[in-house]
Amino acid sequence: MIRTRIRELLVTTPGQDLVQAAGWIRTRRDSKGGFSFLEINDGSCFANLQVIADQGLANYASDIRRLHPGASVRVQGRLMASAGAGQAVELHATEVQVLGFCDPESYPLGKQRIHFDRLRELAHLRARTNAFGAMARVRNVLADEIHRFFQARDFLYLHAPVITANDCEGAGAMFQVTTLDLARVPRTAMGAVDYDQDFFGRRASLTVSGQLEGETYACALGDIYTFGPTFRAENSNTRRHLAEFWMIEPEMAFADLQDDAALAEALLKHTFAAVLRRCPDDLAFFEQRLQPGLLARLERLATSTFRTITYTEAVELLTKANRTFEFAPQWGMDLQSEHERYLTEEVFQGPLTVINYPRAIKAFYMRRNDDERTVAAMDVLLPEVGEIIGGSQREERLEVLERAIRDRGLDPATYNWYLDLRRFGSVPHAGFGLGFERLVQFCTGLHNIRDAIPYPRAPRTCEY
RNA sequence: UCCGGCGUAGCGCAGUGGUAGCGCAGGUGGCUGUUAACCACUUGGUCGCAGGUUCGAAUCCUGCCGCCGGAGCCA
Repeated sequence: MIRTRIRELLVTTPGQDLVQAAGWIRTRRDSKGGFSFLEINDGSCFANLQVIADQGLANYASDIRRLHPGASVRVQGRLMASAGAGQAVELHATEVQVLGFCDPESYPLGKQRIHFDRLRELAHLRARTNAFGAMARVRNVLADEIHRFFQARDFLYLHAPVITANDCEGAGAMFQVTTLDLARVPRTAMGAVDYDQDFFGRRASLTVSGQLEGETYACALGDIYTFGPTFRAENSNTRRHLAEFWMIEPEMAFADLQDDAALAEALLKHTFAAVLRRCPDDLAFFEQRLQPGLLARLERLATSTFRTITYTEAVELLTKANRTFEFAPQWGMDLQSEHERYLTEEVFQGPLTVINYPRAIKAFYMRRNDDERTVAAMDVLLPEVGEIIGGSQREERLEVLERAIRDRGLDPATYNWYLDLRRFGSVPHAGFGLGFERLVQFCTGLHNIRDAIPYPRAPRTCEY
């Protein structure tokens, strides 16, 4: 007999047919009436299946009374309407097969509540908790819906390389990839590391962004998106940063900043609506245990219109704000976290798109605006989470782009292939990067981004 | 990396110089179509590590390690 997922059993009409469920024990309650209640969870949904295991079962005393949270079982029986409150149906077992016992003395997860901090030290077991089961299901739905969103709009899913030789992509520190023997690094005559002897014959790193590669395909196929792992070797120790995270980077040819912002808004609203529709039980858990108001906020945002202001307007709002900031807002300085939070959490109380940032504080590839002072950049800011999307219209004018590279002390020769896009049939194009874990964070209310990914990588954190 | 906080039983915590405690979990017994079950009894600790002050340190001092929060970097 094939096992049926609990998600399906819970909405099945009671009947005389034998069905089979399999999963892990969450709790066992014994009745002196001569039977036990087993609650089992198989990860297919948030809810558990209540199993009635009667003393008439051959292994009742020998096995069933020894079941503890974490033990794995396969149960055969008949679905009946439940006499108790809390569940519509329950499984009256005709056979309970114990697949693996779980010693309660040494098993770290019991019935008691465990803090997220502690669970990070149990990354291999935390998937068995309510919170991480819910996180994993929400994460899965969000990933699926991102693909659905883009595929429905005829965006091509592009697999950007994970290993790259672009060591100056504008973003932060990179993880080096090498097969050299670090105990005996080969040197050139000048004493430098001889990368000619390395695997790729040159210095290589893990990607910090698929954008440049994305642009090359957008400038051939029109609309593309990437969705893959991204690596930043920054020594960031915050609840919003990971050393390894997943990023979605759409790139559209024949598009400007307004098209870019519209796409970002549509994508976010699509994911909010989808997760509300597909993960009601998981979100209800997060609403109840982590963040009251989560559901109402997602529902509101799914149908709202995002506000857009320019960077200059943002600075004006901050300057006029009836409060003091640790860092006084000033045109030309990047917005501080406290500024972004004030704008999203107090002024607009919702998502906010800020466009047209000062040239000097943004990357070289962003398109220079006619005012010469700003570039066609945008950040989408969310309450609590902060910057979830960063994007821009790309500079398509060869001379302007070359000058921007030189202005930053970079060598245009390094970007030769990138500049080729502007030499040969250049077109206006735009795109952005969406931090996937920050989206998961926002949709779940999880406080720390390290709980929004199965195995977080961060400074000094790579045990599992 | 900087600033702040915290490391005491498997987990969550109290204990601010004088014999290490509580709740939960676990075990045993009782009770019950139960559902964070309940009641009684009970097992369990090198107080993060190293040094120092003191008759005496979980407690005070110094250093180190780890974790969390805030900041910076950004998605």
